[in-house]
Amino acid sequence: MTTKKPGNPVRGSDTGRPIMVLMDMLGQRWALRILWELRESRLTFRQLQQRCDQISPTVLNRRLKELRELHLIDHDGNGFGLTDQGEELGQHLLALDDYAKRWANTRK
Amino acid sequence: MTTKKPGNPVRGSDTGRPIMVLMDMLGQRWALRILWELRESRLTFRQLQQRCDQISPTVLNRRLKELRELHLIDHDGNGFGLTDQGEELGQHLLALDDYAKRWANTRK
DNA sequence: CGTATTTGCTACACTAAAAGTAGCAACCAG
DNA sequence: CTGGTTGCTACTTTTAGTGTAGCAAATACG
Repeated sequence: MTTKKPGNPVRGSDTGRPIMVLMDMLGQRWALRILWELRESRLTFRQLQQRCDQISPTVLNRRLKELRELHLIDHDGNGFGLTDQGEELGQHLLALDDYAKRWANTRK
Repeated sequence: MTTKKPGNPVRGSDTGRPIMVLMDMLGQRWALRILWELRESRLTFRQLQQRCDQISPTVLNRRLKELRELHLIDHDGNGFGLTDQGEELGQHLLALDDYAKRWANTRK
């Protein structure tokens, strides 16, 4: 398998455009959620599992690996956490949270 | 199946928090891409299919249905397009595109 | 030291989701 | 009527994700 990183082709787009790589990554189940849960603090594998509704370890491990390859998260003695770049992406998720609230309100 | 909308529980979160509903939707394959492709102009079913790397009609149809239920896209004589709310989400995707470019650059 | 717990992770059998191909009914243009 | 386009559905095959069990390594404690 080709390593997943900006510049390489991804599912549904062989241009390697960064946005395509990113959408490819985020379009996989639990990817967004994992980043979301890591915004506030570092978490261990099992803590993450709990927060993500007991996601199966198989997928969690795969997602963590992929997200690490993309340098969006890293791992140290305190568990998993966002890199600087992941943090920045987290800000976008926060903006998305704002949007989502308004979105939900306009359609009650 | 429970209709997918803010306020109702989703995969991995029974709180119905709007961000969870949104992440649940966007975390499905092709959802982000479809919104992305509809940013510029309305497209027919088959045009969308072409732009999304020949996505299978089965999934395209399902995604379109889901996105319509969430009022992010709609359908008229000119095909499928973003609603006002979808447009707003599209702006966030545009911001994400900016981010992605910088992200890719810092790791060449 | 021994042993108990927690760490990240893997194996495996199972189910759900997506892919790929074909084709249909409704609509319109010529 | 014919030929093309529309959105969509019915299949079968392949891929992705689930659920459960458990392992080796590291840490904590007596």
